[in-house]
Amino acid sequence: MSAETLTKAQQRMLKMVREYIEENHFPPTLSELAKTLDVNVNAVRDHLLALDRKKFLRYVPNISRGIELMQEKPKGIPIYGYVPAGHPFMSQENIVDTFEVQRYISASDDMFGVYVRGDSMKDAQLATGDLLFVDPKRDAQNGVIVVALVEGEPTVKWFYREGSMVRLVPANKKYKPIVIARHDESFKVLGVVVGMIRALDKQRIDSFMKYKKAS
Amino acid sequence: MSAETLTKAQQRMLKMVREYIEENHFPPTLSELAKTLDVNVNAVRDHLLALDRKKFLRYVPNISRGIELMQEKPKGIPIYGYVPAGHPFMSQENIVDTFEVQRYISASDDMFGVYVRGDSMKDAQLATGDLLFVDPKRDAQNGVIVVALVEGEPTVKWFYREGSMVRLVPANKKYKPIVIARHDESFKVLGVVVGMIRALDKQRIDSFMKYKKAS
DNA sequence: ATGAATACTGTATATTTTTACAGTATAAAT
DNA sequence: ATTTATACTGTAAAAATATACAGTATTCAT
Repeated sequence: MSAETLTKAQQRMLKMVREYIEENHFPPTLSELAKTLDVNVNAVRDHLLALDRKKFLRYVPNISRGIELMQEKPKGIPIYGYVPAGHPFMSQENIVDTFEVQRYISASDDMFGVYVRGDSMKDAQLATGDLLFVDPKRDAQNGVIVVALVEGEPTVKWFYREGSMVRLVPANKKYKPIVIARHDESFKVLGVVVGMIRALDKQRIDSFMKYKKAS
Repeated sequence: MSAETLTKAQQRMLKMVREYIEENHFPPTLSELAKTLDVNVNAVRDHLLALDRKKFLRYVPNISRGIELMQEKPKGIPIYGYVPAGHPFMSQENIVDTFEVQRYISASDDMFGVYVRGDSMKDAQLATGDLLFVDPKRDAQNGVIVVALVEGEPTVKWFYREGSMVRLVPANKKYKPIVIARHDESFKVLGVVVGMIRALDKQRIDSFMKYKKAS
């Protein structure tokens, strides 16, 4: 018997526990559960022991309210890779990955975001409205995109180190590269751009446009 | 007296409670706290009552482990908008938003992701390796980008409805639009692309550049 | 058909946990 | 100078909680 199956009564019990914690933010006592489910305390106890054994929660004996829900695995968004024609597209087997936001977002504690404005990075496919994730702790290697502060002005550019100088290159021939001394006081790399997210539905785009006009 | 000041002893108590919950995932009893802090239960009680009054936690009398921490605001990634020159860039006041992933990702329960491959959507700035978020529940309006199944083949295109027909337009003049009957059995819209995320670490950028040159 | 797990009831009892009452001492506030 | 809040101690009692033991009835796989 795989440890994953719960009986009806156990499911009901688990549900009860969840609801209690949801409402009170601390776990219930056996007797409270017994009362709401209108069964004997020992019935409750049996179920909690079973649920603990099956790893749906942790039941600590001898301790009042010694119940801890196992946190459900963070449900990632399934990611389907491209598959050869003829195969059913969206099926378990085609999930090549799941997207757990943490993996992208929580890399560094002081990660921050900046919106892109203007077309200076258009050849790097960064457009107005894109949200960039910037990691201030990451070391800037040649060729990465950085957010830098040049004379008080924040700017997004490709980063190249050339000896004691730094070249900040826009991804648009319309604009000229900035070359500046690495230790110039008016220059500071705020962080390396490690990711980008872009809203693509109509509503989001519209609301962004409004924001743009206002600013 | 503003309700925000805590005495030394109260701070210590709050810290203890936090640590206990961090470790056990359920709240402590008064006596447990008293024991670890080596004070009398009633000292603990006094502090809990004070902490409740000052809204640092909720203390429910007559209930074992009736302690609930007030949850701190979810710490999102701060997003800095572009600011006029001269202003300090990264300061509290410049945070125009915070990124709470849920707002982007959890819109619909059965949201899924697909990786982009190829250059058929390059004028919509979608490149190989981009991860698209697709909402199968969202209604496809004209002009949105959809993931559709055409004769068993998944494809990413602009969506336009033209009477009883549907026009799927690639964002690249190299490729031709697909026009198909709305109710054609070999055609199905899997969902609307509502967002996109792209990793921008060095590897990605390099492979993007290589791909760009090749195309 | 039969042992094992499930799903309970009921009555006690042990233990844990909270509260109540009565103080003492110190620091801050009016 | 005197109240008021803080920060405790100590003992005892009340209550809330968990467990133990002894059953019964039902389901379920072998």
